[in-house]
Amino acid sequence: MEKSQGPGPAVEKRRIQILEATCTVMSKQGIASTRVGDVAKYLGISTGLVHYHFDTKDELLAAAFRHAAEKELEALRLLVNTDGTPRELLDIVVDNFFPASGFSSWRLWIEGWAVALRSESFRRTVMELDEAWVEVLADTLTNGVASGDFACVNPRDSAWRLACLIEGLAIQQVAHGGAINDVETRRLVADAIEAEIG
Amino acid sequence: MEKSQGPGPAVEKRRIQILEATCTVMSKQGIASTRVGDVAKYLGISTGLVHYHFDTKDELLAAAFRHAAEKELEALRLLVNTDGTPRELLDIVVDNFFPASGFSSWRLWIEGWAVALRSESFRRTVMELDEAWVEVLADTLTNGVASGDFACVNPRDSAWRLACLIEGLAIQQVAHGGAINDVETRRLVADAIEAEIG
DNA sequence: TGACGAACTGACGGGTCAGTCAGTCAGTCG
DNA sequence: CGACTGACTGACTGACCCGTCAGTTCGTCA
Repeated sequence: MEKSQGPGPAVEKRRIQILEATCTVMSKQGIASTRVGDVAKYLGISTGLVHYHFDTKDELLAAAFRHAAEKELEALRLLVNTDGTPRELLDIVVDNFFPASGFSSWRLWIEGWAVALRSESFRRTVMELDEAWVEVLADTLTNGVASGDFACVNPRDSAWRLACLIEGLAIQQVAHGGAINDVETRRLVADAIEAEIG
Repeated sequence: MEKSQGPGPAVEKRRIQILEATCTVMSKQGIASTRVGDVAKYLGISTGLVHYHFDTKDELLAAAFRHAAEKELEALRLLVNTDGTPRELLDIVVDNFFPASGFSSWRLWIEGWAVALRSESFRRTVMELDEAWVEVLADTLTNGVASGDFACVNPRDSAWRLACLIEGLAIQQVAHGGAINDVETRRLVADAIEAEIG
């Protein structure tokens, strides 16, 4: 099935297949409760095959998490890379952040932060991707300031504040299961945006 | 050592001793990696004794988490329950929230949110305590508005926004290990406070 | 004093799970 | 065709760890 010189496209395909299966299982069961056997069973393959492609379970989980996060980030960048007023683009970015638009992905992130406390590879991934997100938001604000639509004193500060606010609200909504409801969340964020862009 | 009629103060003492030991171990190793044996070894007692006081490991972890959180909340309430201008009290509350003043307790909270996604007892604890925290902040703001020191349109909204902002920043600082530094965090929060209290 | 029960021990059963390994199978190349 | 190799299997192992339980200690009460 394969030339003797190095891994080919078939291997890469299988790797990605395993990564996406791992993401699915992680979302359903949680990162900590994801077993190698669960991923194998989900795909109808042996646990040996999973270990054939990924040396350790930690490596598999970290790679799967990064895979999922990068796909999401790429989707966000595509969304933003369209024409529209700064205000429209800002709304797109913020909407994309929202719990409602990715409930299960917030669950993954919340667990990811916790795992990052103990795992170096998770820490790096979470940090890079989180910063990339804020970057997108900061660029949107900066463009709006340049065009005169927004009046942020410091777009980068505003981006961090908005991103952190949304993260905190997501925790309230997802982990607490409704300490604050969706309508309330949107109002809180909307008011904060108005305050930031003046 | 004990009257035959029901549990006495000695039992309660031991329970609390085990709870605090569990908190220590959880802070050091993480909630997920805390073993009953670790807690027992930390106290120099048998694992059987731990199970004598707590039926299951989950019950132990949930009780220990609640114990730690309630102690922190109580300390905060004591701090706030002093004389001072609304502004001074607000600074006390916000300072108490800060990563720097409780680095390890933020680690516990971050893990707590993740566990809360799967555990009903953690969910309840985390929700109650988180709300109690915001309550303290909201009361502080409300008092400031009543006395004319603050000009919040809606103190409760402001409290939620500030609390969530700080939570998000804490994640950046604690889980990422310095994507944003302490000085930056304080500036971001200080600006947000000014915006909220006018 | 002797009975009793609460507090406590330490060994053990039983289940789980990551990672290993010998071996199978199907393409490919010489 | 026959040797070779990469992909894959599935049984197995060794470690880990929760919860149990029979038994011990000791203070208290009748």
